[in-house]
Amino acid sequence: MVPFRVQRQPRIHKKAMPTTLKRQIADSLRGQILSGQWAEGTRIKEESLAEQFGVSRGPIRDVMLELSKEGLLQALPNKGASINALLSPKTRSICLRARRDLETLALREGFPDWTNDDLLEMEKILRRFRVAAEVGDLSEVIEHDIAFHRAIVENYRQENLLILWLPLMTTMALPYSRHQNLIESYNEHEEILQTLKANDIKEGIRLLKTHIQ
Amino acid sequence: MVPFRVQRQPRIHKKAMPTTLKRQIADSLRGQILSGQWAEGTRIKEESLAEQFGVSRGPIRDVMLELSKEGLLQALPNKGASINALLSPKTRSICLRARRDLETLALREGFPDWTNDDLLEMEKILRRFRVAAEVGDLSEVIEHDIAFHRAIVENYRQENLLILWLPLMTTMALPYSRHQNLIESYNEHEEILQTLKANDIKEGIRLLKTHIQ
DNA sequence: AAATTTTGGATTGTTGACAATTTACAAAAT
DNA sequence: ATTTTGTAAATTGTCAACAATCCAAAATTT
Repeated sequence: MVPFRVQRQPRIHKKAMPTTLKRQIADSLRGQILSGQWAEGTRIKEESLAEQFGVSRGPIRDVMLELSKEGLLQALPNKGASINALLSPKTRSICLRARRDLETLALREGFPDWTNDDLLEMEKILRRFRVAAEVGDLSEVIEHDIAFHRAIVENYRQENLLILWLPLMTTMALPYSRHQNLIESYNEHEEILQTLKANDIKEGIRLLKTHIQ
Repeated sequence: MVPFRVQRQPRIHKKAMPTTLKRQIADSLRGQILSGQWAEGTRIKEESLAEQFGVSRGPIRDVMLELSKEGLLQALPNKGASINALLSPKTRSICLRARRDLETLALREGFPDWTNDDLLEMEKILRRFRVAAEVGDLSEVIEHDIAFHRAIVENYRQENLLILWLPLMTTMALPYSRHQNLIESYNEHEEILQTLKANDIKEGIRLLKTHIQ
């Protein structure tokens, strides 16, 4: 059911290792859950996940605890974890505003310090985004959608907003219903990045703001 | 430096096990951090924590990941975790509003379904709160302050707001020392509960709202 | 001397084995 | 028929050993 396997890094270069084993697994599983591949209440077993990803239970425990803290899974002691329920519209709108405020803050305060590498990284994310959108892979699209916004939050290096932002982002399950077309979603992200590359910060922030809702 | 040791449960009774090993360690460590016993940036090593709590590194990893997701620790891959920095005023105000909105939502929607036990539990928390405030035990006051608001959030049983709320609360509780007068803080909580017990929901929500800022 | 590479110790990441707990099902008792 | 009790299987919790990685100081090169 989950054909994904993590790629273990070769130990030659020590520099090119931005993606941890845990991070790969977490991102993939998060994409699967958010794309609705697992029904609400489905019990998630450590052993089977470990098998599917080709690792032992250790890293899987870390990932599951992580996703629990993001609100995607509900974990009970000695009873394992299951897929969590979606949020009510009221809660969702509270979270949406907080998320929008955090992201625009991160972009406004952080963008002046972005390096060229940061922009290149964003482009890389968008390239993968486009491929996934063209192929129609919903779970991959979600994964790269999150990666895009996550980069904005992480590139603001003054403080660690990620902790606060990630649960808000992930529990905002499936804003994708309004995107009949994944390409449309890709285009919105592409437009934001292009505007930023042209150094029009104000317009970039405006686009981001209207994009998040 | 940490004289605390977890109590392993005897395996006789299977019912009386509300506190997990992990939970004990997490609560203790959280209290230490929030009461300012560790300076910002202090590196936390798995091995030494494991020794201090008398367990192996396994459960300690879980706890540290948990506190990282609450925003108390900052974890970097292969580099361990350290005590996290405080939030900037701008970020703080975003979080404060989100926290206020979530809590008032939980109270408004949840209070009609509160049981008598729920009220008794709140009273119990406030009794301990008062003792800690009178004695001047900051770390205990913080713990019960969190417990009070946490109960409001958890008593709203329609959805799981805790995941979203906890990071907002804990990162906000850090600059607690500003409350020179712990008694004053206790009194505010007491007033809220009394109003609720008199079934004046509207006023209770108003008091809660003004309390959170 | 300055810059680069190597090396070793400290720390985190991963694994498989074992312990403890829950769960489901069957047997027994009320 | 319902409840209780007692297993066995499935699953999570804990542990200790080993692997991979990071960091700083020593060694080498320029």
